[in-house]
Amino acid sequence: MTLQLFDSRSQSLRELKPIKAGEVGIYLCGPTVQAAPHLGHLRSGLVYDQLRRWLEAGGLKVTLIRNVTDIDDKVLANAKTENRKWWELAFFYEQLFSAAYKKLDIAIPSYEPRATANITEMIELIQTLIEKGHAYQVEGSADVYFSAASWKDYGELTNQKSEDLVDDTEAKDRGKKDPRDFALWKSHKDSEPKDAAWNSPFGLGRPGWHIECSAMSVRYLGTQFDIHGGGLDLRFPHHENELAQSRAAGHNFANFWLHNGLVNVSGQKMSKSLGNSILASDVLTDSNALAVRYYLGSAQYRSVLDYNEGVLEEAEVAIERIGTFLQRALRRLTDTKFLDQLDLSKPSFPEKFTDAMNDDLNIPAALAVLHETVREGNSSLDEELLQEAAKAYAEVLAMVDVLNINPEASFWKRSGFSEEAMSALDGLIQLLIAQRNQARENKDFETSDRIRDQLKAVGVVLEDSADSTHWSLGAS
RNA sequence: GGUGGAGUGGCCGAGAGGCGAGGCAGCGGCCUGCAAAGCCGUCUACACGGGUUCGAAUCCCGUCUUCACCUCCA
Repeated sequence: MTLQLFDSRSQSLRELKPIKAGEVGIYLCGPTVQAAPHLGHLRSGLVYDQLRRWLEAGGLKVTLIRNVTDIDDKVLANAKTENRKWWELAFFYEQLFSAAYKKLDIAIPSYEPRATANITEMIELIQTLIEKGHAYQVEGSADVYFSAASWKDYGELTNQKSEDLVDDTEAKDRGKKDPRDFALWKSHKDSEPKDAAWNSPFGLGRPGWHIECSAMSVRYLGTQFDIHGGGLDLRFPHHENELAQSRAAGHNFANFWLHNGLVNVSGQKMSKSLGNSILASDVLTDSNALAVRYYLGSAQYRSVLDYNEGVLEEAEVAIERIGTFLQRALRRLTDTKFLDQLDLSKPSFPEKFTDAMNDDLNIPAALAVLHETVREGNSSLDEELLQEAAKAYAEVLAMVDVLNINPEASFWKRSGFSEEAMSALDGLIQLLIAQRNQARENKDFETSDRIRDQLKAVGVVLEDSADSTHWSLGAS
């Protein structure tokens, strides 16, 4: 089975057939860097990271472009409120986004174009639209609007009919011919900073919101590319407008439109007015970043994900279970032929896992396969069926690696200690383990339990197996 | 009002006409000196009312509730 993705435009599952064999171009609507990132932004970034990793696992070369909207109404408004330069504010928040993405080990995009670095391309696109009769400049102003009426397919992405749209009451005042028309170029206002305006054939001003994505996607991916992604809230009007203006300019544009579901908090949408936004800085610490990644990926990408108390703790337990198996399997299999026989250079995915991933990236179903494999692997280890255990080990490794939730991967370990320090610590603990096992042999369980309790008090957990004891750092 | 969704066990969350996803929590058991981990078992649900069908959580009709977008939003 090949990858099927739900295309929002046709509202159906379609097989992804790359335009150019072996390559996939993805344009993702990135954040407007006007405030700190929240869980919803992280989910959006993560969803396309998961898609990218799965495509790459399938041997495809992925070009992922995620833009940064660094000039818009909100950026200017917030800069005014915070009494900062707008470009300083935008850059500051851009760094926060990058840091949050990095904590979740979301791979950096192939390129991250900023809107302000693509003004020339936007102006050219607007000129094309004016020439083709799909845009008009308001008399006595630098304002340029896209003429929705001039594009008969307007509304095709979201199935909107013009008469059903809530009327924009200010449309007339702003010189719009039709309430559906939207700004391509906004004339400079005296109340706005001078350095937030660019010269153009239409006059001094700045770009409208939608035009940037149309211009940048073409610049980096061409006039036709495979996938356009973004949050569900962007479907209308942003993506509808993007599609209309790009098609009107003569571009084929995206083959697939993907929209990820939003993150709610206790059943409600996050919003500033409700004050219920879960910021990345609220939940994302060094020690639980993996749990956040697991949690955000635990619902199918199109579903609403509801954030509640305790969900991250659950995720941590689930990950620990996987990590415990990987450690246990590696301990048992090391120095056996079964481990040597494995070819870990090539991922070996169970068929059901591949099917789930190919079914519109059904990661919850894929995680079910992962957990089943862990259970089977543990059973095999219990019964000393090492051939089977080795197979499960390889499969689990492949699955957690492609999802990038391998708790044993160096990125997520973050012990913060050097190898020398860990080696010294291991030496010390081995001495205590030896003392304790001596006591156990002597049936002096008072002493053996005291040693275990003392170690636990300082955060070292001991676990006995049939013929050995091993230690790990854990919550005391 | 228009558009697109959703209602699944204590919680999270897949599935989408018959073969009980999975995780977390709980309970019982195995293992263990005891723990821990692990395994086995158990609890086992599809908003409501009709209908179609041999059979419906899944299809159809109706009802209720709920979310998102239509204004900036991932």
